[in-house]
Amino acid sequence: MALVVPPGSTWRDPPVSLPPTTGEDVSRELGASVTPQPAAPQTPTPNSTAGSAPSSAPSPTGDDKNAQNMTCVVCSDKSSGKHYGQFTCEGCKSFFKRSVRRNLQYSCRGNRNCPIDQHHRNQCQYCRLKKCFKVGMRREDRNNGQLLLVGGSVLPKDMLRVEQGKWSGLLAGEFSWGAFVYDYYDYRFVVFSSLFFYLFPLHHASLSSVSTQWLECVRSKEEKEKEQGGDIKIQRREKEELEEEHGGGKRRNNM
DNA sequence: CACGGGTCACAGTATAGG
DNA sequence: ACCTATACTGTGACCCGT
Ligand SMILES: [Zn+2]
Ligand SMILES: [Zn+2]
Repeated sequence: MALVVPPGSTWRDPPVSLPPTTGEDVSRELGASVTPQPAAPQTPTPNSTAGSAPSSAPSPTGDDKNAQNMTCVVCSDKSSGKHYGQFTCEGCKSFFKRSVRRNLQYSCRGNRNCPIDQHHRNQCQYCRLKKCFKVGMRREDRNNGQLLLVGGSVLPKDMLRVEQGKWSGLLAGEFSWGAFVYDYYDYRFVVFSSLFFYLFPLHHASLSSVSTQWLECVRSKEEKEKEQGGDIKIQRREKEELEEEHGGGKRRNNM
């Protein structure tokens, strides 16, 4: 039973499959995000159904919690069990699987806040995948289960897939001193190495400039360290200090 | 049993040709 | 412009392996 889109309705841009390697040919001004800034601030909180999350259960009793477990947290359809960390239907499970494994990049024809429910879930792939991440779906990494540090917190490794030592994602910018900047849905990743990167939410319109300021501060610190023969990578403690200074490096738990 | 992954019929879009 | 045929692609129910 495939699509429930009314006939004649136009929707669904063809997804862009990202190349396995970074786009070295892309050199974009930092701050000029690949995707426009979303208007609605949203914070992905695992296991949180706040916001546009489905709300079929009226009250959080034990029975309702059981009912929630039978409801897809993405589209409110009947859940077939726990998939990628959350209770989802077979459709959302397959959709998430395809999207993550093929590293698909969608676009939204609306305002990035399309309703995602059982009858509208196929009308916007961007918002559907965004909601999958928002409700906490994540791809298991059964090979090594390795998590990457994100500003002191952790993130599933495949959130930004590391392939052949490089990052895949929409390359939004690059610093001459070696850091790459990627935009991936609502987040901006500043990647120093495959095991060392920072994560910024892109929710706020002013954040790109905040990030830029913050990065400039990091860069100047790094140059100082280079002059002093120190490690190229900044240390965790210094990083946290910088975050406090500038308030741009909000830390995230796994999404 | 739980859950990730593979399969494939089905339904959608895109395009070409009349 | 419209209609039809064909090719291609996304979806999701179902099944299997670990
Ligand atoms: Zn669903
Ligand atoms: Zn949308």
